[in-house]
Amino acid sequence: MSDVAAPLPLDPSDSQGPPKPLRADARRNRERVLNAAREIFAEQGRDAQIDDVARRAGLGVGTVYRHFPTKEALLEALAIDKFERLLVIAERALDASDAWEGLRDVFWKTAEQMEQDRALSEAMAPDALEVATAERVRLQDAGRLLLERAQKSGAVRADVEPEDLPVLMCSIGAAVRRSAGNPERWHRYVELVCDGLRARTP
Amino acid sequence: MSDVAAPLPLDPSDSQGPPKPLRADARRNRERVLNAAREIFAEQGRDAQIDDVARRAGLGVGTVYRHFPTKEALLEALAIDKFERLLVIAERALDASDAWEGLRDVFWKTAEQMEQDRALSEAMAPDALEVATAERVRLQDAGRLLLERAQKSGAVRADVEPEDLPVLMCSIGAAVRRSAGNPERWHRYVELVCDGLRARTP
Amino acid sequence: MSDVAAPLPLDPSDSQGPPKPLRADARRNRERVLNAAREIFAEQGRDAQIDDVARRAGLGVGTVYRHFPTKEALLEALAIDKFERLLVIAERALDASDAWEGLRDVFWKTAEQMEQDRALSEAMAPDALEVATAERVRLQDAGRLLLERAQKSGAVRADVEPEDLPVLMCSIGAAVRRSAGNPERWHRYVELVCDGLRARTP
Amino acid sequence: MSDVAAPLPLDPSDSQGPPKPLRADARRNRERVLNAAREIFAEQGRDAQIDDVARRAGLGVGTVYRHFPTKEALLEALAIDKFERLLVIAERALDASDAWEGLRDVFWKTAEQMEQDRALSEAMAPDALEVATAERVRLQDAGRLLLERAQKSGAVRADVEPEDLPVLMCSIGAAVRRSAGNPERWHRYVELVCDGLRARTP
DNA sequence: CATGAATGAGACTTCATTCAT
DNA sequence: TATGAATGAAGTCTCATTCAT
Repeated sequence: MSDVAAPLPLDPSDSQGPPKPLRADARRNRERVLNAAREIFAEQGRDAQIDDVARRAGLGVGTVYRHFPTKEALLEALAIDKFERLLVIAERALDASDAWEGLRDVFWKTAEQMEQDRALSEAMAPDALEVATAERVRLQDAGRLLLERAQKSGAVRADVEPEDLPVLMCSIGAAVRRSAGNPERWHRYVELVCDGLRARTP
Repeated sequence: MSDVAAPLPLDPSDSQGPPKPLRADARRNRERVLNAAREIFAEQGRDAQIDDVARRAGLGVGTVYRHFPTKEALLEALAIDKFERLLVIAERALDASDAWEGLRDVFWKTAEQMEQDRALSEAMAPDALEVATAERVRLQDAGRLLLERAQKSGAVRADVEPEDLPVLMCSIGAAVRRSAGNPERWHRYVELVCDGLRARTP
Repeated sequence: MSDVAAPLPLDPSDSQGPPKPLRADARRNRERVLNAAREIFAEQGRDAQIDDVARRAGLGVGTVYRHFPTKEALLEALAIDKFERLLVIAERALDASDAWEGLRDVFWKTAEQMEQDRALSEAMAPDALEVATAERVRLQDAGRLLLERAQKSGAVRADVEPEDLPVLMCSIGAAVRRSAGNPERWHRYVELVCDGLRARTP
Repeated sequence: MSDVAAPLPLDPSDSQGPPKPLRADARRNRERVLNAAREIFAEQGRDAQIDDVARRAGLGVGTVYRHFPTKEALLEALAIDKFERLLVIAERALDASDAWEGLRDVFWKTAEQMEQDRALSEAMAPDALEVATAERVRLQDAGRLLLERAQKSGAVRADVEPEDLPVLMCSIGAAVRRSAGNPERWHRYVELVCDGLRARTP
């Protein structure tokens, strides 16, 4: 009856400050919610209901809200999660010996990743820009490095800018989604983009 | 930046081909609703309310519902309208003397068109596939012709299929939206796609 | 633009003052509306829409409203119409030579009449008491006479009062409706009521 | 006028047999909703609003909808409840030593019951046939038994069929409602029906 | 006078969020 | 702490009635 409304300290995805370690069962519940949310939003789009997420997770709504104070927050957590995966892809590519191979790899693996959570991306797409900022910045940084190297090596045309990369990624995402069911489609598309990026040799 | 894609002024005389000869004022109202809807959905996304559309149109909700029995139906009408504009672009391109120029033109003008109703497209995106079927089929047909000609003329690589065009269009749409505010971004993107499409000369 | 809202003088069912004679086409329209209303309310119950009535009548809603200023009013007109038919039955029965035969006849014919517009009665039932007052009074009067005669002739038990007749009529109506499809049911019921009414001979 | 039909006090413990073990407070709320609905529908007829029911129950609309997903469902629950009370009457009558007394009792007590929720019945009447099927079947069964016994004992005319009972019940209901305010009316009516049912002794 | 498009209060229902158990 | 019942603002849609054409 006293400080009940004090901010619940449970959300480890909070981008400011060090995430507090969760008790084992709390972490398990958080994961369950996230998985259920992924499924449900993928199946029903962004208008899916929190109740359904809770049911799928085998938990009460209250528990979902304990971990994610808002539907928005849950969706954002999913987005962060997704960008973290992309980040892994991009940062690994920095280790590639050949700069162009690294960049090329990012496109392919990102596309593959996007095919995984196609439906989910669709559900989150419109908000994409105002969300998961931290992860997006890091992704941007990795991209800049990859691009600069590839350009220095002469493999990529010089007029492309780092800020073009998110544009490319988004367009790949769109292509993957629109290819629904026909991977050859987006395969061709990614090839085409890669070709387009290669430096023109006059 | 040419005036190629000057916003079509929503010609109120061609929304309906044969269906019903609407009374003059009814037609005017229908157009008002459509315009208001475009604005509102662009501003607030797909979750905008019909009441707002009505208010913006200066009409009662009832009138909106008389013309579009469902929110869905209104959104679909908007989609049809959009695809009709793309259709005009594509069909005009069929008249081009040079096949590749025709196809290239379609990409550019479509992108310009998409920049017009960027926000609106975002609002409609997820449903795009189950909607405006008739228009989409005609668009597909025009696309097929353009592509075949361009391939025969040797300007476009042979492995591209007609079904790749929608994928390309969608990806261009995504690129345009993601470029928000920076046209050079998607300009570069469209160039890149065009380059990628040109036949490789070994 | 001036006295447009002056009371329209069209409604001949207005119980006060002499009904103004209608122009031929106006009368025809009124009749059409009434017939359509009978059908529609019978089919869909009291919640049917005026638009449907208008459509069925082959007229615009405006015309319906010209004749019946209110949905209520239309329903009442139907009720009046129904009670007028019952009235005819009762008044004819006054001519019967045998008092009991007359009364008996009223029960049977009323039941038959009710079977006709079973669905319609159902739609109007709940309001029955506050409507068609004039007709109901006349019906009551005829009933009183019939009953008194029959009682004087010794055919009907003395404790029945004139006010019991509407109760009997309503119960017959309910029986008829509940017999839906099985006339023998309500036949038996009417017989039972008649038997119950005969004077007990100890 | 005896105390035979003292209003059953809406026993909150027997509304649901096996379906779901409701939490104590949930059950209490369900009962509150049902009571409020009874009142409101009785007062305002079937077109009463759910919001009013909720307000009367001192609960939010959402709670009403949690218990009854539809206005229809709420009305049906009320109907079931009503038939359950009639069922109790009929099944108790099966214990009567004298068959005719048992049947007679059913008519009287049913009428008394109907006087209780006169207004409510009026509100539900039209739908009565497609609703509360299970309860109506059991009622029918009890009725059949009562009738057969009474016929075997020679107290009731042989040509009456079990299926006539619902017809009789409905007609009694109509009579009770139409007697509004004058119990002697429907008393006389029930007597008359009972008399009509007695076997004719030639 | 007839027509049917327009109106908008108000109905039903949903669902994110809170809170008692 | 977890649960799920309760809440009620808000959204979609209907339909009796009005009024410009």
